[in-house]
Amino acid sequence: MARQKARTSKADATRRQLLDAALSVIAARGYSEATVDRIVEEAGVSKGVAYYYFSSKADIAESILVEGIGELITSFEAIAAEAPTATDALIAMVELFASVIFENDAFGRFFVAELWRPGRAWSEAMRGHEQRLLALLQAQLERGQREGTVRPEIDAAFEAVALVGMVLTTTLYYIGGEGGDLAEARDRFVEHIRDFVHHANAVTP
Amino acid sequence: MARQKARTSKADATRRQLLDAALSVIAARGYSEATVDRIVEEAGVSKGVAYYYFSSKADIAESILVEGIGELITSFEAIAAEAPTATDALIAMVELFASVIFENDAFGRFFVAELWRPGRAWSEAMRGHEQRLLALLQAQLERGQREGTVRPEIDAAFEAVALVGMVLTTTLYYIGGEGGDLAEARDRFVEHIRDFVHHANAVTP
Amino acid sequence: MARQKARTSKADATRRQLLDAALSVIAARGYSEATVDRIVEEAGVSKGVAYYYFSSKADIAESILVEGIGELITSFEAIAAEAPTATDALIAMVELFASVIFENDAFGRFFVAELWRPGRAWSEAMRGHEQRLLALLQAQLERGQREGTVRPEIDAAFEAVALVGMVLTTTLYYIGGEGGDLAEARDRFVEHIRDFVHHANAVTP
Amino acid sequence: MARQKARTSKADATRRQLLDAALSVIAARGYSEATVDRIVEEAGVSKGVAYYYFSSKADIAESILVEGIGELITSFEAIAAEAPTATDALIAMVELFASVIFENDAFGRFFVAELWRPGRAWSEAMRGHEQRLLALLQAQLERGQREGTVRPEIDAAFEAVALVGMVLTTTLYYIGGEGGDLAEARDRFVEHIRDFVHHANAVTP
DNA sequence: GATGAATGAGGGTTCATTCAT
DNA sequence: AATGAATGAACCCTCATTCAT
Repeated sequence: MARQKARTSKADATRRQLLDAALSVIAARGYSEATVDRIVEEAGVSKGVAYYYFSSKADIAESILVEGIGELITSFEAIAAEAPTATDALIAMVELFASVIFENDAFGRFFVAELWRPGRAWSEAMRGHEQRLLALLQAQLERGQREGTVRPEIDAAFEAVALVGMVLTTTLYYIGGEGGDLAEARDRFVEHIRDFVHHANAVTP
Repeated sequence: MARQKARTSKADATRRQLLDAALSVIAARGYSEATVDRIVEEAGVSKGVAYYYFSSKADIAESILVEGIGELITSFEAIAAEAPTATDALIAMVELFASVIFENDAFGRFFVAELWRPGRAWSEAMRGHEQRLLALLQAQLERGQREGTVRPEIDAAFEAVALVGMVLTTTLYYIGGEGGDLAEARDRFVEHIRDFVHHANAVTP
Repeated sequence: MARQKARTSKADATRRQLLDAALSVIAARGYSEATVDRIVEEAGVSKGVAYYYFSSKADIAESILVEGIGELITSFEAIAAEAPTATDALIAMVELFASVIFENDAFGRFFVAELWRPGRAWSEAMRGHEQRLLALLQAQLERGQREGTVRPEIDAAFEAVALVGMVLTTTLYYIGGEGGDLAEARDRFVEHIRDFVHHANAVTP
Repeated sequence: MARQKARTSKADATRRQLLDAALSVIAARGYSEATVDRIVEEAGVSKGVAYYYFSSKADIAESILVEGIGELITSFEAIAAEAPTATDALIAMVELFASVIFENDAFGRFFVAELWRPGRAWSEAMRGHEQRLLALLQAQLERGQREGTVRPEIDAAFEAVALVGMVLTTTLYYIGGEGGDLAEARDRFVEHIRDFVHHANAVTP
């Protein structure tokens, strides 16, 4: 059993190595220009293992997105369950989202590229994850409308999309443009995002 | 001279056919999955013509973007020159931008896909166009701050990026999601955008 | 008739422009990598004229070789007719040959490349010219044997080929290698060639 | 380890098949007209293999030349180390060179075609090999001058080039021209070469 | 005589995927 | 579990040649 476990965790490690390598390669040049050769080289494994753990190149890429968005969803759900008000929840979600992209721009770049890529054909699972993420934001916007802190004329579904798009694009723009102190840039940036979201949505007294 | 003109305009027509075909193919599947074979088939010309008018597949794609953004820039400049206030200019620009994407979602899809595609290597001309478009929005935001209608704490450069990203993503989301009356959807959508922009930026009384 | 003549000489000029341009392009990159596009561009004429004056790209190239070798043949025949001894004739021929290549290395490069190119399929005319050139050298070697100045054990046909190959290769090597004074190099080089030929063939006293 | 070896030797065999096929195809039609399609067909492998073992068509061709010249260099070095006199060394080298070309005219044809092909852009390694081969001949000519058996007025560098050019061109001419007994032709030919070299260089008593 | 737009077969190269070992 | 040699379809691009004007 110890052996079984060891084997499994070694397999998990290999799988993770492949995913990490794939993410870095895809982030650098995009999904289409990422090659399996380059990924296995980066991961330091042979070509065969990639097809032992995954059924195709698309499967690798989708695993990255599904797992990444999955973590976001989990966090969003925790925030939704704990935040005392919708406003708190929205701010926390947007901040977390921006932070995750900021910390892992490879993922952000891949996410934004695939989110609106024409003709993309990911699985049901992938589309479901996207919807779930948007739904969590939308739910807090609607809650805010009930609580009287979000303007009632807002279309919550529209707003959820706008938030995701805006956070992704501005974050990547900031990461790409800044040559200086990233940590400081990050704080300034999150402040902007928070301010923007607040004003766009808040009921004006 | 009439002859010269006729010849030239026929060549121009062929060139345009190629650009139109390329845009439609790229919008359907993305740049990487668009093939020159498919493009020339769609354009109804032979393969060689594509390389008679353009130096490469990338050159075709870039021509589409440069010309498309070029038209936007021209319109933005006209708006900037005529709008009585910064607020009017911003609303007009965002509305126009959204309308263009709405009417030509193929272009919008291509634009958003390439704008943040990792590793993309377009020319100086292309990058210059992007910067110019953002600068025109930024200039109106700064003008609004001077006029006292845009909140002074806003970072105009950040805001310009946010606007472009938000308009692109929400517009494409709307086009993709709506199965019903597009014209009506469009009006509702533009209303949302206008409202969103107003609240995000306006000085609250 | 004056008109006819003018037209003809203009046509001749265009033809010559094409041949000169073709020679320079072919010399730079070889026959296979020379493109008709590049040739007409260099000649400053349109693509159609190339096919008005020549039936194909191969026809252009062959015209260059046939005319070039033709001039060599004419000169060799003059030398053969006038030289008092076989030794004088051989020296004069080799010197002339080397000089021509030295002065027009584009032609030399093309000649050497095509002379032993495997699978080349030039016309009968071309092969005939080659044979004629070799025969003229061979005839002088045999004359020298009869006159007692060339070693009788030499195979004249073999020697003729050796001379052509050696002159071509060494000349091109010298042209390629010398960065300094070409005129001085030329004299030294011709001296070497003359010496080499003399010792290789002369009956030792 | 036997397994490792077997795998390696199978890979080596495939690589060699490709090189052999490429040499035969290139010798028949020249480098430019040789196609990768034809080469892999001749080798009996799929197209991808060519690019698994070599980085490009040029790489295949260069490998042939580098390996072929490499063997010549090795032999020349052995001759230089063992020959009692410069004259012996020179004769042996030229004989060996001629024999190699005679036995493998495909290689000779490729060599001569590429040696003076205009615009050829081989690697440093290739140029280095060429230089090394010429240097070995040149060294023996200079040794001969010191030993008093080669005429002192000879330019050894010039002579080395002349020898290579002459051997290549005459050998190929003989192979091409002879329809009869090749073995007998070979002997006669080598005799000519030996005689020619001797007289061209030897100090006349 | 002259133009240059158009053709299309064919070239070198890439790469996701398979499979014998 | 893991390797890496092998496959072959598909890609982008080139270029000699033709022909309507």
